[in-house]
Amino acid sequence: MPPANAQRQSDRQSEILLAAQHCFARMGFHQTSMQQICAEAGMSPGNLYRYFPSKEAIIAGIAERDRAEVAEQFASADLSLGFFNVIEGLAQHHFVERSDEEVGICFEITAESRRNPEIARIHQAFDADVRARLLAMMRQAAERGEIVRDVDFEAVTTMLMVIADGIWSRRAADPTFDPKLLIPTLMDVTRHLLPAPRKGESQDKEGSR
Amino acid sequence: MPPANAQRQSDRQSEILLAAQHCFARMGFHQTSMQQICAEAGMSPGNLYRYFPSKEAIIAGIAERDRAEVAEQFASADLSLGFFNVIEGLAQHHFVERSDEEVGICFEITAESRRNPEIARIHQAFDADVRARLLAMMRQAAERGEIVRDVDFEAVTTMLMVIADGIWSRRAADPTFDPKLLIPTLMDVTRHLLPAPRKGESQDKEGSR
DNA sequence: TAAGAGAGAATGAACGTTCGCTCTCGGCTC
DNA sequence: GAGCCGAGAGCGAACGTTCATTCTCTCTTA
Repeated sequence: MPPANAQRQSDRQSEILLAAQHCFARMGFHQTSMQQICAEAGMSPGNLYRYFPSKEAIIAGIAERDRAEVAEQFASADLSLGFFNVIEGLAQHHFVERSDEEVGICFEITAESRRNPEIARIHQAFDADVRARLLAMMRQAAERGEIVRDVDFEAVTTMLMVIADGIWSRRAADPTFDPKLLIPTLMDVTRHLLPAPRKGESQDKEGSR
Repeated sequence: MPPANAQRQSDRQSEILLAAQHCFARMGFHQTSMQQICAEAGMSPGNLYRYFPSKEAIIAGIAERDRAEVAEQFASADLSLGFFNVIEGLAQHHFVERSDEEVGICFEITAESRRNPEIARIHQAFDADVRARLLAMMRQAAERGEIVRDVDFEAVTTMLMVIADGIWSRRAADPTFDPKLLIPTLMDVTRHLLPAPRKGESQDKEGSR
């Protein structure tokens, strides 16, 4: 197995995934035909099937690739900038800067995960990963004294993830929605849910009602 | 045109919508075949097409019916119970008590609205309606002195609707999610975004950062 | 020249929709 | 009341299309 060939194989696969993403984001998985993906990728069906065994495998490939991407970005977050700055940076990046196409494809993956067990597996693994990283970030911030300790971090994490889902969903379905305008409110809510400890106190305040 | 026939026609249509809803919530619009809807409705294709001219018309019928239902429930909310009680009641009803199937079908409608202009029209009209009602409720509550006046009600409404989207989306795609546990956090956030005026003051406080 | 890369017509299943038929009944004629 | 009629309700096979996938053939290149 020559490495040059493996590289070429992988490049072609990436090209196909990109072409498929364009189509899927526009029309959804089940309204995109293989012919359309072939046209977008500039490739015949016969050849495309040399790189992916089925349409489902392409969908799974996209889901897996996105999952890896987001996990990587999350992992590279630098907590020394301060917890709230990191959160705001992540929000800015994932809610505002991501293209409509990226948002669309994520939405489609979520929809598909409702009925395709393979996609559901990938989607839920991704979700659990994000949740764990968020929770860990909060606990570290509490250790550093940035936020109070006695908050129900699980509940706050759930709320933040729900808001993230909501922003995603609304970006996908509401053309009038501008996520930029929501960031201040989001940060206000986050700071309310995760209050800073009062100075010079050993913490004992209630965090959520 | 005898009214008995019109009634019968309308009943059959409702039956078909119900059967279709079961199928769609399970498999999504484009993975449900007309044959499956026929089987669920206990009816032949030929007969079903006497009540709906196309598959798309069934989808639109479901969207329209749900929109009417929710609008009605919203309209019957009794503000004299107090703003936060009404909000909590609506949250309880729409986020906790609604069945998985209802949640699933709403999610599918949202997904379909991304590519089907007719569904998009219905979905966006529904959305604008809910938003307007929520906004009106807040303004009334401010008039009554339940919450401060000088808050960016538009921004708060957007945030509440985003959270609603998120809860919906998560219920649809995350089997481990329990919306009941999130209601306290939701109400905490709502009360934070819409603070009560301080007693005996004519209000002049900043509402969102 | 052999093997991988690519093309595109062919295949067979599945789909949304249509069509021609039967059955059921309420009203009409005798 | 018996027999007939027409229209609406319902059936299910059939149609034409589209789709994912496969097959066979041709290029390219090392």
